[in-house]
Amino acid sequence: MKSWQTVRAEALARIRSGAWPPGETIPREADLAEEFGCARATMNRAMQSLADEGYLDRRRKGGTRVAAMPVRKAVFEIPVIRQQVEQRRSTHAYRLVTDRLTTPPEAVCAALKFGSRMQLRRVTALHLADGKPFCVEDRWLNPAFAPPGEADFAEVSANEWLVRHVTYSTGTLAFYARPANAALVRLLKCAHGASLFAIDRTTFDAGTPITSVTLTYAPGYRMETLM
Amino acid sequence: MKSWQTVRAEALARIRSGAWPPGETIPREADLAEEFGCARATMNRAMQSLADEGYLDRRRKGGTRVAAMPVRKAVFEIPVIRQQVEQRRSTHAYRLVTDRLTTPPEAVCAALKFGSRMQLRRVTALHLADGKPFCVEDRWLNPAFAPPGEADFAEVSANEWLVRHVTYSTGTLAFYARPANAALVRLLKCAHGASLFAIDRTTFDAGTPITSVTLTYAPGYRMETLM
DNA sequence: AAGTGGTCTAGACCACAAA
DNA sequence: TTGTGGTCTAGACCACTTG
Repeated sequence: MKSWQTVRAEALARIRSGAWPPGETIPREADLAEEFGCARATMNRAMQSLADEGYLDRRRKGGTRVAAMPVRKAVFEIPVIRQQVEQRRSTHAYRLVTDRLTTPPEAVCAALKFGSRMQLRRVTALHLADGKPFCVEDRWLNPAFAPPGEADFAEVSANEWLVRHVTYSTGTLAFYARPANAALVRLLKCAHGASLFAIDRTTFDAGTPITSVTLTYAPGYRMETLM
Repeated sequence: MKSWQTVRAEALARIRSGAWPPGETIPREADLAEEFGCARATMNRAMQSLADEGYLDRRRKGGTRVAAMPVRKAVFEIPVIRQQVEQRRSTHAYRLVTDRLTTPPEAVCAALKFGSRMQLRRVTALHLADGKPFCVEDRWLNPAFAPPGEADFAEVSANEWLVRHVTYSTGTLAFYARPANAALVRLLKCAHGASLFAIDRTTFDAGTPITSVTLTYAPGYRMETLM
């Protein structure tokens, strides 16, 4: 009895070796199942896995073909910053910088799809690894989700508090480079204009805006993954 | 008859709503299948999908529990640069800058796990969107995979040629920020020291090094995705 | 030892898109 | 209309892990 992962591996080997060249239509599931010696359901699972990862294009009636221009997908894990630091075997520390209700700039309203310019809770904080600045967290927060009374960010970062209390939201994510401004120079102790890696994340809960955050990392930070 | 995606959606709703709180063990598959009115195989497929995305932790005998500190995963598509430009409804153009055999610096040898410092093919090129600099491609290439005779990068970029001819390799990927050096200033027509978003990618074919490339994007570039 | 998820199978029907 | 992938089902057995 062959596992679908075995079948998948064999099929992938055919693709990589060129036995099934890019663009070519491969036999139907039923035939392949017979050839590989498994049930069609097993074959289906294997091929679907390859299709999910961009190796194959499948269409009902049209059959299955090897992707000609495969769109490679990279998966990044977006962890809690404390865990991220601890994974590097460093000691995490955290310092709250500001926490107050403020009227947000238009860009933030647009990201959160806030029509009215209601006041939002602005939280800025610094994360440190082994005592050195690691990341600046600059956040706008819908106070309905984290009332100042309930959520105190003096000890636990907003980053971590939200992961624990407002889990499983949806949203957008962007990676980019930005120069260090005065505030970042002060917190990260880097040169003015230094190239910094940054992440913008905006999250919603069933259409209701929760938070918009910019994480700016100290110079030299790299976000890495395997393909 | 319920589809596994319907079941998945219902289960996800329970997680998001807090009906199944973080850290809590949920009923066994067989019971859930009965409750949801589907076969266990269908239930399994739905739950497995949620586990793959980090919503659930599943263990044989241990049961299934809602992840307490979910590791959110972001999926980025790494397209061919030409397609990336054309998706933005811009016109793509390409200019080869250099293409010659050179002894690579140690950092490149290390990335490619080349013990001997054999000569590699170095290809640098500029991609343009609507005539404006979009991205600089700086590549070290194992000549065994792309002999100068076979692979001519005057018209088709190495980026695209490799996707077509050396498909389906594995490797590493990193995103980071870097300041513009003299070469980048000249090609991207940006200010010296400007913050630029960059991608390092190193690929192997069954352990054999193929290529190591740095893509550096013009100022303002953002790599975006949904969560 | 026992209970849970992981998977396989065979057969069936459905949904979609190409002919 | 027809052929392909997409999915469901019921039952079975296996593999891992916990007690």
